[in-house]
Amino acid sequence: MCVIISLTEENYLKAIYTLSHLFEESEVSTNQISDHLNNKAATVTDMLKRLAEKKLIHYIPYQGVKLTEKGRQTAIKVIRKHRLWEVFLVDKLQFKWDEVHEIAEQLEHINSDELIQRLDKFLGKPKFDPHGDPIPDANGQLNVVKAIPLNQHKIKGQFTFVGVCEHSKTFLQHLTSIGLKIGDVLKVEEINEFDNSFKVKINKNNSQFFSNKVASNILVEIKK
Amino acid sequence: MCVIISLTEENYLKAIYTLSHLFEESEVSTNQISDHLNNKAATVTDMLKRLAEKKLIHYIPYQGVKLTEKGRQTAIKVIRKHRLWEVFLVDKLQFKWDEVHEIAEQLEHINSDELIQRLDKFLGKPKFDPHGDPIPDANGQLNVVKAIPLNQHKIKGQFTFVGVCEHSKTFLQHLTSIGLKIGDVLKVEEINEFDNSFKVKINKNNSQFFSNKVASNILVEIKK
DNA sequence: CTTAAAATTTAGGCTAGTCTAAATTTTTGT
DNA sequence: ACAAAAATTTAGACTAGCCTAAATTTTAAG
Ligand SMILES: [Mn+2]
Ligand SMILES: [Mn+2]
Ligand SMILES: [Mn+2]
Ligand SMILES: [Mn+2]
Repeated sequence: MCVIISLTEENYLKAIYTLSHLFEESEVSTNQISDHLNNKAATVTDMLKRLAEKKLIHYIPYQGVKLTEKGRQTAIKVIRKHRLWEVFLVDKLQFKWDEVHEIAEQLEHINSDELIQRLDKFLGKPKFDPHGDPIPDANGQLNVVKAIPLNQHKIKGQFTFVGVCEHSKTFLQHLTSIGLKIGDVLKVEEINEFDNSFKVKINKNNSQFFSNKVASNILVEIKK
Repeated sequence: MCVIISLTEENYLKAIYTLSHLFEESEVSTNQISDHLNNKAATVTDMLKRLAEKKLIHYIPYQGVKLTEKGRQTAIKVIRKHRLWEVFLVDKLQFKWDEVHEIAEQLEHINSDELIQRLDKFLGKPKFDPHGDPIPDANGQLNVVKAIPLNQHKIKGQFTFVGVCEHSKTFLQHLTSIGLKIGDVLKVEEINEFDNSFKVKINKNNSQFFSNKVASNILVEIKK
């Protein structure tokens, strides 16, 4: 009934979940997992056999894997814990948004349903983590946000900054240094044909230039 | 310089620290550790060799072990984390004092100095955990509490309940069921020669009988 | 359709942490 | 002081997770 899932196995399941959504394909390949986790492909194959044994993934040799319902539930729960802990670290302990990921990578493996339920309540049942990523609910339901990178909007106008694609420390610090936070209003004033850079006003401040690389990692919704 | 210490190694160091204080002897034996951790003695011997290799313990085969300064610092830090997390679980998440130990056993291995420093501040730099155990400070200093079990006081009079010897769920639940909490005032009204049981008034309530077994696990200070 | 390249799996090996059984050392009782 | 008992260590084995090198399968290119 209640198979024990190790910390390592949880990380593989999370990787498979993340990759399948990243590439919008149901099947994830051995090499994709190997790249993502910085393990060798042979190591991944070993683990895939174990996960299949435990009925956490569907695995056809050479054809890639996808999560079973049980595997998906496990992955979602780890992601829920990760994001709730990130909210805790930022909202309660005043960490900056670029400092919390590594600590949450550890905390996400703490095993106690009661703990998560109480933490969720303590934090006010948040719907999003500090990076704008949606937090799955206790039943494993995840509100898919259909926000689009700023650079894919080819029109001038007003947008709300709701999340990031890139989660690296340097990128998050860069956004902080230009004074950009989740929820800010972005007014696109110019789009440069030449290098696809954007001239943007943040809230009511002075305008700045966003390179296409920056614009491609900023998720926005059209302002209502 | 900075040797990595595994979760398992941390648990051995904590066990050695705890046992050496429990029996008030500097040397801890292989069998004591083996009993405490529910591992076989041969397993313990293996680990002792590894800990000695890493200069975390002084180990003389057949003669027992004691912590080096580095080993002691590591153990104290784990205990500090354990007790701070217990305070968090009780004070912030409203867990009961008999529910937190297992979760803290996991949380104590989360590795981030910044996290502990901020958690400590968030909790108001508490000096004691929910069971009355002192919390080591950030420099590894531990205020040794010289509280004595109630049954060792052979006199009637007033005492303050400051901690427990026994930490089991059942014992803690028993204390809760008789309405006893840390900080309560205990007025010993009778000591029965026959079975060494105690007639005690908690705060200003009705008197109750404490068996000697209960009295031996309740740490008290003489009321000032 | 055939073959070279890429992806994946298999084979064999390593470490940490556990075990059982056997050997060794220390302690204890007379 | 010495034998029996208790404590401890050694020897050998196992699993989870990792690796490299070699074999196999799939994919892509001509
Ligand atoms: Mn994160
Ligand atoms: Mn996040
Ligand atoms: Mn505890
Ligand atoms: Mn405690």
